[in-house]
Amino acid sequence: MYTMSSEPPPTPRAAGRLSRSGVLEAAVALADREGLESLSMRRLASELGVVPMALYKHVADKDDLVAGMIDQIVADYRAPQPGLDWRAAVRGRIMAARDALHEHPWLRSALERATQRTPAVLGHMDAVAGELRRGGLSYDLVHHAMHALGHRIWGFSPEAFSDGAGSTTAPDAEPAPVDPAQLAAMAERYPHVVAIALDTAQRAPGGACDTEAEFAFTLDLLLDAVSSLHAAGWRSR
Amino acid sequence: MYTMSSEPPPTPRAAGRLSRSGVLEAAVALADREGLESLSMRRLASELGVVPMALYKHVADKDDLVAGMIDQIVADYRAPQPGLDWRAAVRGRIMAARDALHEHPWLRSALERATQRTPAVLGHMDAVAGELRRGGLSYDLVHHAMHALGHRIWGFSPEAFSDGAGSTTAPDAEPAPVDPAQLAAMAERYPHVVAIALDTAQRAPGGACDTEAEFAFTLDLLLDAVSSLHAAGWRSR
DNA sequence: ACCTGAACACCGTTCAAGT
DNA sequence: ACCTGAACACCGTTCAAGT
Repeated sequence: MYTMSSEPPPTPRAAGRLSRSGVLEAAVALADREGLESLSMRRLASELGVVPMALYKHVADKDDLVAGMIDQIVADYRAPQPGLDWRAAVRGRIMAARDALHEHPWLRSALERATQRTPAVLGHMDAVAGELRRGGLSYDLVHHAMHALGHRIWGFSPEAFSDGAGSTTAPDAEPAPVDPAQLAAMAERYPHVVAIALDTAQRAPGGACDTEAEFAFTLDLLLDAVSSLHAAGWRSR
Repeated sequence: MYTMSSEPPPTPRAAGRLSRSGVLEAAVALADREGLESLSMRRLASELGVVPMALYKHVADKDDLVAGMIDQIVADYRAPQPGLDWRAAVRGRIMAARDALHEHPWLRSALERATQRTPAVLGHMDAVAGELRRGGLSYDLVHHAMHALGHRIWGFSPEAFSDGAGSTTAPDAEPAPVDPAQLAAMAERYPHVVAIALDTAQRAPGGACDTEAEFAFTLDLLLDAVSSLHAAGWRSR
């Protein structure tokens, strides 16, 4: 028996070394296979043939693990073809997000639970805002449109982020004394996100996004739209 | 010290007997005070001065506890004044849901995690559908409007329910061989919800709600609306 | 009918130690 | 630098028993 070593090792990746991306990949695979409820640090560790605490060298804690998983997937959202007009491009990006949600059924819950916006998440927001901007919309309207599209941008509700979909302040919820160097770095990577924030700050001296007003804006937009369809004798198909 | 019994008992409700509503009330109070993460069966039990297993006489399990908490609160959504037109009435109901979300910050997560639609939740849906119907909209359009309003109806995304906001099949996800008596009971309590389901079933012989089409409907509705605002030179305030 | 006690099979994470 | 072992302070829930 002992000499019949033809059977492969029972899955734990033979190689000795863990890495952050290896851990994230295994976590995504586990969640895809068995759902987010089954993803525990202990379970993931045993899957990797390693003691639970070994993971903590590559991941700060469980929240960081889940943030990493989200980031990996959002970074892979496919971009629309270059030639498209702004509407088609926005539509394409939103559909790409929705596709990811279908591929990874745990993603919605993960996004809903997430407390920080990772770079890829900010990048996706920035890309959508950029397409709208390309359509000639003012940053003010882009901001409102981001709120209205809301969960469509993710395929789910982004209000999980404490300050709303179109809000663009840094991950920290506080007004936050802005470090100019940090702001410059943000503006470099997420120009539209920052532009919206500046536009909002300029418009309302408080600077904060008025989430109540945004909610009402979208609600009335939808009620108007539905009303018009009704008046026009809309029917499906 | 011992005789100085002027201090009140250290909170555990003095009275001997637990009840379902007492348990739910304490759970809501605990979640209001310390958040949903702090709500555990063990913690709640100790708050009530009782052993954890005592709760299981009044609540099937933790999911049932949370469903009960939701149901209690949704049942208390205030109804709009009777005189209002349909738009104002819909608006009022949606704002009432949003108010509850502000009052109970844990409610959004609870709703997102919930797997079953409780009577009060169905009642709220039915009431919103009823207001739209009162506006003269076809059930087909009411159905689409419910999807479009989506998370606005709750103040959050209802896609947590596996089959979408406007979907109206019974809590079980399966096509489910319909028990006529059960359907009649449903139709009695939730006439509009049932009417939408029948309308949908009639329109698409499969009977199931096409969530992809509903998603696209809302997305295009919003893109159209934003587009029009832009063309009309919209600005905020 | 309602509550208890002890137990089972789990969690995330800290801390001190090994190599 | 990276992984381990043992421990801490928790979970939800079953099962058999008490009153």
